[in-house]
Amino acid sequence: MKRAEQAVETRAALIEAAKRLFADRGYLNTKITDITTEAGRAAGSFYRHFTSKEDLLRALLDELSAASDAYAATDEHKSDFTDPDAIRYHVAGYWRVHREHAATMVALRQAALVSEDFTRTFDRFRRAQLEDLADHLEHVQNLPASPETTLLMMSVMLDAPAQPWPGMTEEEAIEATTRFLYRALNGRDYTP
Amino acid sequence: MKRAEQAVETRAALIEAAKRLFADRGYLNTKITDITTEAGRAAGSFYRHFTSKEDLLRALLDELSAASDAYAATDEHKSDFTDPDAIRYHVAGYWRVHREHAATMVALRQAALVSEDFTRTFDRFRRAQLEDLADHLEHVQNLPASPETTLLMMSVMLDAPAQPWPGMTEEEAIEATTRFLYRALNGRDYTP
DNA sequence: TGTACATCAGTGAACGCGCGTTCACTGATGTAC
DNA sequence: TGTACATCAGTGAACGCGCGTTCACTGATGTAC
Repeated sequence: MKRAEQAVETRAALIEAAKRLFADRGYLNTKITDITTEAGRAAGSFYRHFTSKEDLLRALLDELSAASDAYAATDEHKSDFTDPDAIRYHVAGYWRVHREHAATMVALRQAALVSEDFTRTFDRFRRAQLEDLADHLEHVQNLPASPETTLLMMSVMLDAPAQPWPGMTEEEAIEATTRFLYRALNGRDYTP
Repeated sequence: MKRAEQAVETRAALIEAAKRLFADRGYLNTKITDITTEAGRAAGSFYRHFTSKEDLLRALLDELSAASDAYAATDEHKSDFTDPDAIRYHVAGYWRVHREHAATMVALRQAALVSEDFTRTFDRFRRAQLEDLADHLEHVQNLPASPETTLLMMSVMLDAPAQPWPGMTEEEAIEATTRFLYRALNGRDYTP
């Protein structure tokens, strides 16, 4: 095997190992030697690819950004929240991200607790997500509060996939959240 | 000063110092020596009153439990969530707890991330809070989802005071949350 | 194509920092007589 | 009330564990001629 390939492979193995451990036991509970052991490499190997655990997390965030950008590029979606489908579309998107990037989400959330730097990164991600939503509220008459406040409350609900939803499929959770949000935003029900 | 008084005073000073630091920079970012320094005592002094930082957190949780029990004892409240006042009452209660016990809430939440033990404690607290609410949903026709699922979504909203609500008073936040929840739960609006 | 040397991914033992925890000590309060 | 000893809250330097990080080394790949 070529040297460059070897390096790429080890780097990938470390990232995959880290993701598994972050998702399983969390970022703060994962030691660097846990990652190298899980990846089947020696401890020192880590530092040829990353300067620290934070540096590795930054790599995960880059992955997340790239995936989000790729997704956003191909994305032409309903934007009128008086239509349940438009809400469902966004709710499903949040669930999708949480499922596909669970490890990164958990890690960023935890890193933000102990590092100023990641607090800012976390806020930046969050704001980016919300920007898209802000426009969508414009169509809605009779919001429960000011657009800014409504957006904040909506974002709280959209972060719900971060916690366990016992005894439900993802689809059911999405359906429930959609209906909950539709009613909160529009002040009336729809017949599902 | 009597010895016993002295000890009580130091213990209280350590607890108050810890609360200030937990609220300010979080539980995980606070070292034991930070607490003793903030309290104006020597490092060793800590261990005469607590066996560890976790032990101190347990003391804070006892305070919180005691306060909650005292509050619940004197408590005769509206329980019909088809009445906005009943919802507002509960929302306000959550805000009150988060305001008065911000340090403890933050600390428990962070401790739960790194300790199995506090994860269980956190879940216990959360379930205790939700039990009361479960009854209140019985009056509501036309819930957005099953009672269990609705309860879960409602609890997500009730934890919202844990995050910053920029540019609003607590009253405004309570009012907004109440209306948001009323609409989500009942599928219709009310005239404030 | 072959040889000699350079480079570099990976190794794992050792190092050292940060911080939790201990412990011999101090001096004030409590107790016995 | 006074004296002698015991107790105990508080002190802070020192200890040591855990873990991040380094570094001399290995052996395979790459390069020069």
